[in-house]
Amino acid sequence: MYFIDAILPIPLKQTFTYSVNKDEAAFLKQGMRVAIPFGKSKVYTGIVYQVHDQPPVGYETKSIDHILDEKPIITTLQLKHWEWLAAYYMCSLGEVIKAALPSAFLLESETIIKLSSRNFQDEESLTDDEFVLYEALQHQSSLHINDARTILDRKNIVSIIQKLLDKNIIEVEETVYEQYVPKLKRYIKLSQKYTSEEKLRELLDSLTRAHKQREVLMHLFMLHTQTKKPISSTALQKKSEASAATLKALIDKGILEEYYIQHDRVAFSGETSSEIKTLNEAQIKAYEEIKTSFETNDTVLLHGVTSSGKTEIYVRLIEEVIASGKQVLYMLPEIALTTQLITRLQKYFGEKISVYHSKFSVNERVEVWNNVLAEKPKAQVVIGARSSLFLPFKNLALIIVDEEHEPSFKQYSPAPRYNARDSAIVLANLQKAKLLMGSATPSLESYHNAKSGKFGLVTLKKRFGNVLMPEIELVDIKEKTRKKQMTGHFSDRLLEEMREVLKNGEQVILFQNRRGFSPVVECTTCGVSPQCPNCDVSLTFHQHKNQLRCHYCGYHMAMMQSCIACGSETLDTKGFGTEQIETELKTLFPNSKVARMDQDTAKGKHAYSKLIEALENEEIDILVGTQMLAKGLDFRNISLVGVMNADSLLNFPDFRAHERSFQLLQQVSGRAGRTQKRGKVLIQTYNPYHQILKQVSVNDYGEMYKEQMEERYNFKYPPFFRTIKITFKDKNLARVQKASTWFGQALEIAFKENVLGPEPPPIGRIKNKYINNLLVKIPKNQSLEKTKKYIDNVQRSFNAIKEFSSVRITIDVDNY
DNA sequence: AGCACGCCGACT
DNA sequence: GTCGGCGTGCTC
Repeated sequence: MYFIDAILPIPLKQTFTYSVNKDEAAFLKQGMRVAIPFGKSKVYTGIVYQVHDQPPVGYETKSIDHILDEKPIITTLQLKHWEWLAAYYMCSLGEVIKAALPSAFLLESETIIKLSSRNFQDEESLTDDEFVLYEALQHQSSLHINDARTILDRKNIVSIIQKLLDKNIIEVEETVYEQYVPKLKRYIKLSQKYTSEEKLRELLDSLTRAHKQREVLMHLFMLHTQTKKPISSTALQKKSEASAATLKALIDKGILEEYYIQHDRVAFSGETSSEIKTLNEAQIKAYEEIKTSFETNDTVLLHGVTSSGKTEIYVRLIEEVIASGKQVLYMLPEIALTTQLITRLQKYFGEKISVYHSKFSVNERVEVWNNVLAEKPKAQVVIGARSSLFLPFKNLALIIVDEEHEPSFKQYSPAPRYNARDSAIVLANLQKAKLLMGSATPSLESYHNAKSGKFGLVTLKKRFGNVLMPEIELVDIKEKTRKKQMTGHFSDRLLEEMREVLKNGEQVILFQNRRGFSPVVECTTCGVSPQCPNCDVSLTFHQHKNQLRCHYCGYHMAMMQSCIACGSETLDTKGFGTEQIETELKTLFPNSKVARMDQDTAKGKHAYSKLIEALENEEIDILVGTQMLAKGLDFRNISLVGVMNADSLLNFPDFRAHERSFQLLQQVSGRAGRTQKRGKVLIQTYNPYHQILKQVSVNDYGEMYKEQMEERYNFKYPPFFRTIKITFKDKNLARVQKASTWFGQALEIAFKENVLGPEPPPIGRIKNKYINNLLVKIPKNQSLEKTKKYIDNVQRSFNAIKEFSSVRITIDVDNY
C-alpha cells in the first residue's frame, strides 16, 4: 500500500492523502502535479508533498486520477519558502500555491478552453474524446471546463485537455484580466494559383469593383518588393488601412492565404549595446560600498535620491552575477508601468532577461517558469513584479528589490497576504543569495533596519550628472482663495509657472490624487448625495460616460437630472479629480495639448505605452495624472511638476499617511528637471505649515524619519510594534459586531490593551457585507509565533460556535 | 473556497 | 404542486 500527501489549491490548512500503486509511488516525487478527485465531482490539480506507506486512519483514501508531470515543476527549496510564507502570513499552503503557480499549471474547474489561433489540420490523430471537444470549439469560441464535461459526459477530462494543450490545439484562460498574446504570428501571402502574370491580371480585373480588396492586394505586392520578407497580417492591414473583414474576405475567396510562424514569446528582438554606461564617481563609490557591505550583511539598503543612477549600479551587479553563471531576480512594483526600465535593461542584457508578471499571458508565464527551472540562459535574469518571487530558482545569487517602499509589494487580497519585499529576505536566505533594496525614499521599516544594523546601508546623495534637486515651492491655496487668486483649482502661481514653461516649449506634469471627474454629487438644497446600494460609499461621478459609479462593487447608474431625495435641480459636485482638471486645462490653455493618465485612460499596456511615447515625442504639453505618475518615468523635457492638492494625501486615515505622502511627493517631484536645468515643483495645499510638506520642500528625509519614528513609537506602530489585522464580514450587522466582540474579548485575555477594536473600517459595508476590524499590536519582545498560535486557537473555538458560522474571517499579518 | 444536500416562498 | 432561494457541513 502506497500513499501520497497532496497539497490542493484551497484554503484548508492540511494535506490530503490519496492511494497510489507501486509504480506510481516509485515515479512520483515531491513537487510533481497530479490530477485528483475531490469531493463529489471536482477534479483538482494537486501538488505531491510526500510519498509514503502509512495508511491514514479514520477515512478511506481515494486513488489519484493520473500524473501530470514527468519531473517535479516545483523545487524542494521553493516548497520550504512557501511553507514559511503560509506559516508567517497565517494562510494555507494551498493558497500560496494558487498565488505562486501560473494558472496554466492548475487546470481547475474554472478553466476556460479556447481554440488555439493556429489552423489545425491533422484531425485524424485525435482520439474520439479529443475530437468531440475540438469539434465543439469550432462552433463556440470558448468553453467552460464544466461545459466540456457535459459535452463529453465524463468527469475526468483534465487528461484530455492536457493532451490537446500539449498538441497546441487549444489554449486555456483563467482570468478576465488576461491579455491574450498569440504565440503564432499570422502572415499573409498570395495564393499559389495566382503567381503567373496572366492569372494575376485576371484577378485584378475581377476586383475592379472591390476597391478595398484591390487596395490590399496592391499593398501586398508593394510590401513584398520592398522587404522580400514574409508579410505579417498586421503590417499589411496597417499599410493598406483595410479592415480585418476585408482581409478575411480575400482569404475566404482563396486569393490570399494565411500562414503562421512561431514567435518565441520571451524573445527579445531589439539591439543590444554591450557597453555599459560608465559609472560616475559617486556610483562607483556606492557600488563598492555595496560589495563591501555584502561581505558582512545579507541585505543592503541603497538609499539614493531620485535620478541618482541606481539602475546603473544594479546593472553592474547583475552583470557580475550572470558572468558567474548564477541567477538574478529583479523585483519591481507594477511592472506594466515600467516599460521604460525593461527596455533599458534589455539593451544591456538582451536575451538573458525574462519578464514575469501576472498580467502576461498564462502561456508566457509557463515558458518563463520552465526556463528558470531548467536554468536556461535566457532566464538568467528575471525582472518581475511581486509574483516573480515564486519562480523555481535553483541558483539564485542576487535579488534586487527596487522601489522597496512601494505599497504594491504587499498583497492585500486574496490570501496569501504577503509582502514580497519581506518574503524576498527569506528567499535570499534559503538560496544563500544577497538582497539589495533600493529606494529614494525608503520605508521607515527598512531604514530602521538599516540604521539598527540589521541591513547594510549605502547612500547616494547626488543626482546623476550633478543635476540639482528641483526647487519646491508650497502654495497656500487657502490664502489664494481668500484673495480670489484662484482660477478653478489653479492658483495664480501655478498658472504663472505653467505659462512660462509652456512658452519655452517644455512640458508640465500635474498630479492629482483622485480619479474620476468630481467624486461626489451633492444636492445643495437638501445635502443628500447618492449612495451605493451595496456599499457604504457615495457614488462618484464619471463625466465622459455621464454616470455615477461605485469603486468598490462596480455598481453604476445614469447621472440624474434632479435630486432623488427632494427633487430640486441644484446638484453640485464636490471634490475634484483628474477629469475635471483636464477640462479646466482645456479652457485655460486652449493651445496646449493636454493628456490624462489614470486607471481609466491607461487600461491595458498599450494605452499606457502610447501615452508614454507621446510624452517622449513631446506631443503632449501638459499631462494630468494620479499616483501612476510617481513611478519611474524618466523624461528629459519636464521642467515643472504641479501637485494640485496635497491635503487629500495627508489626511488619509492610516498611520502611514504621512510617510506615504512624503514618499509620493518626493517621487513626483523627482520627475522634474532631470537635465541640467533645475526643475520646479509647486505643491498647492491648504496647510503649508504641515511638517511633512516642509520636509518635502527641503528634501529632508532624515528629519521626516526622526519625527515619524517618534510618532510610531508613541502610538505603538511599526517598526516598534508588529500588527495583525483580523477582519470580520457578514451580511448581518449585529452578527459581525457580536462575533468580532467575542473574538476581541478572547484575545484581550492574552494581549490586554494591545487589542484594538472591534471597529468598522472607514467604509463599513462593501458588497452588502458589513465589516468589523480587530487590530492586535505585538511588542518587540512578544513572540510572534506564540501570538499567532494563540490567535489560531481562538479562531478554532470561534469556528465551533454555530451562530458565527456565516461570518467570514480574514487575517492579515503585517497589514501595512 | 466550492459544492452538494436540504428545507421554505413565488411561479406554472 | 414545483423551481430555486441560500443556510450548513464536508472535502483525503
